[in-house]
Amino acid sequence: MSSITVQKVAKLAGVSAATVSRCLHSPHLVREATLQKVRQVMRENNYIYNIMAADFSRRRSSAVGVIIPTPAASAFAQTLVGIQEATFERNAPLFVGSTHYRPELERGLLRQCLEHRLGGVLMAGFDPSNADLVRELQANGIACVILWEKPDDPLLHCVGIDNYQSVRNALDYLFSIGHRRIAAVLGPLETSNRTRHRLQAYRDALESRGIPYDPELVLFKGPFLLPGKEAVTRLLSLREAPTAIFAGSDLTAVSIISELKGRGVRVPEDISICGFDDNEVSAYLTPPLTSVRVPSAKMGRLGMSFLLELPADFDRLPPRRLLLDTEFVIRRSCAPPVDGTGAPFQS
Amino acid sequence: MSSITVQKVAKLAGVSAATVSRCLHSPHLVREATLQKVRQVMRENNYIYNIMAADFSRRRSSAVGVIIPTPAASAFAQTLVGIQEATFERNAPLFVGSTHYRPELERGLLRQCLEHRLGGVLMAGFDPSNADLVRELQANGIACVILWEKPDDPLLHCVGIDNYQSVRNALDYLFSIGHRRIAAVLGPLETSNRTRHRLQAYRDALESRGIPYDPELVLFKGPFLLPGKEAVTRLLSLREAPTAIFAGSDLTAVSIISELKGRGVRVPEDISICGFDDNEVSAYLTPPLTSVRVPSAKMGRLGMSFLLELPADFDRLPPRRLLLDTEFVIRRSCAPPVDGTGAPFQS
DNA sequence: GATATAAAAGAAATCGATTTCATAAGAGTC
DNA sequence: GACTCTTATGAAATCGATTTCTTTTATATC
Repeated sequence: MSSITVQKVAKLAGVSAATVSRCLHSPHLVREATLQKVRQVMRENNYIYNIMAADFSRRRSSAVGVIIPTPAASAFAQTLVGIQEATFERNAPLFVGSTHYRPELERGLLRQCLEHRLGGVLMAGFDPSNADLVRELQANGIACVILWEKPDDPLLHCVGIDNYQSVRNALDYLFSIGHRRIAAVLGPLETSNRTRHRLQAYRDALESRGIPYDPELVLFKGPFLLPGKEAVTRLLSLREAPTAIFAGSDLTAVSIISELKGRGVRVPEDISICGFDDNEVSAYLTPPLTSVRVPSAKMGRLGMSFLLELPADFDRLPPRRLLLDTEFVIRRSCAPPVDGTGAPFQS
Repeated sequence: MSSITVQKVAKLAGVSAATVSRCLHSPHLVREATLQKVRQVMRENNYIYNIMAADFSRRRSSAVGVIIPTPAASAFAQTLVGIQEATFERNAPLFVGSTHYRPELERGLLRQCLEHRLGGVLMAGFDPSNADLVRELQANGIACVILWEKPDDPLLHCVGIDNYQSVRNALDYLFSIGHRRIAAVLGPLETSNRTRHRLQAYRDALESRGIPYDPELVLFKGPFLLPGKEAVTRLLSLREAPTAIFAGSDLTAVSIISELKGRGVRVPEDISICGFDDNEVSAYLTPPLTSVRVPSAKMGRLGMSFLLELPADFDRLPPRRLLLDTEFVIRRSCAPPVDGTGAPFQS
């Protein structure tokens, strides 16, 4: 019930509440004897520090928030790990929320961060429609660092990757081994700048080779992790099926491969697949997956470091914007396409 | 700076703070006209609810905590997803902490939950040495629900699995196809009841077949996800190598398989591997992994439901203890062992 | 030992929403 | 219109740590 408070400790130790507070946070300001006495009283009465009261008093939460699409995607889980590494010594409490790619959920989470007066927020991307709220957070002294992409708003801090270039690289590779008809199974389009950038890269890559953009070849999945069935059904029912599929994540790639195998389509002999994220098990799949390696954990770690180092007047400084390198990892899920007659295609 | 408060809204709307508070939480107690007026004032002045102040005032945080070993393990990530599903409507803020199987980190997190006066805590197991703190949480009105195992303390709520029986089933299968010399690569022993139960199952299984326990065949990994290299090195350097390896997680299994392949050992022809958790990609590995399917997300969902439904006087009720079924999924990573001469072993 | 300076400790206001208890205003009944 | 019974609202205390400003005590210097 009525737990021991700073006031009561003060009374029991024969000092003032201010002194007790100093024992807690600036022990060097307190005489050794006093310190010992206060600590003894705390121990004897099993004093439990009340973070709620402290945060309230400081008018700012000691916790920071993290908003990711979902922890089920290994790439974001890794980001979370990196974030926790960075909070390790400082051990700031961490609020974690998932949007599941639904803008209204994201909005709710941002709202919560605001109402909680959090110390800062890390976001693995955000829906453009919520840009206003992100700005409001900043305006209220809650720093935001965007991960996984480079936000359009040049005033936002970020530790991202170059989604555009990463996809260009992947497609250049597919072109180089002879593919011309390449499908893309991407994330949700409207709710993610990442996906927008990736789509643009896909379109530009085609254009650079003089290949017309065929909207039938581009699928945007909803907030589901394993959209293979639907994607494969649609792609295989086209008049002319693709010879390669670029997937927006390794998990998507896995589910596509599984579905293709189920229908007797061989990978990579009949259709090539390229993933994204380079999941830790992707090298062990059948076939080992060609993918874009993303430094997920590092992004989280650096993003959190940024956040923790940010001074109180962060909005007066130029934002820190960092893009980390991705690496295209070639394994065995992509092969040159075969033309209609079954002969290997020569580019 | 000085943001709009309930008091100020009250003054602007010509009502009392109590009424404003009622507009927020029990609008049905307020006359329609008053409600509209208050809401209008809030809108016009961009009032932002202060959760810190509210929680402080109520002497209890509206947030709940989750403590898992690491989000990098897909099984726990899935549990997290289930937990978030359960908090969906109620959208209670979620603190997430990871122990990385280190008791002192776990202790720090538990301490934080206590100091935050959280509404409740979900734990994916806990180190026996921290049982005192868990009890203290309960004593302070913070309900704990243990996931992933059945805690020894009969007063703790739980939604777990039967680790013992699950491992017995797996070993019975390995015995049934002819293995006699079976290694186990388990999680950290001292810091996890789960591992203790699994080890006991392993020992009992051997004993039931009259096979002596060989400590050289049992490895406990530290807080690392991919201990394949070390495990394989040690197991292959034994005078008599095992014909099968039971791994405590699919990720461990993957890393073992990878290491074995690197040394030219075939799976399952030379050594069989059995995993645990049934990761969503395990079916797509080479070879597809035989594993113990765990309802990870369901555990999280149910655990959180328990927590949210728990009445304030939860410590007066008998604890709810639920064990969910696991399922042994046979794929292709286990095969009958081959004897020294290369002829298939017949049981 | 007097004075200047630094170190240690205290008093009291403060943060913003909640909540209890009391009061006022309507609604209904005879 | 007097009465009771709801329904709506207000006044004021409260939660517990922090922090500013002030005062007291210790230390150093001449």
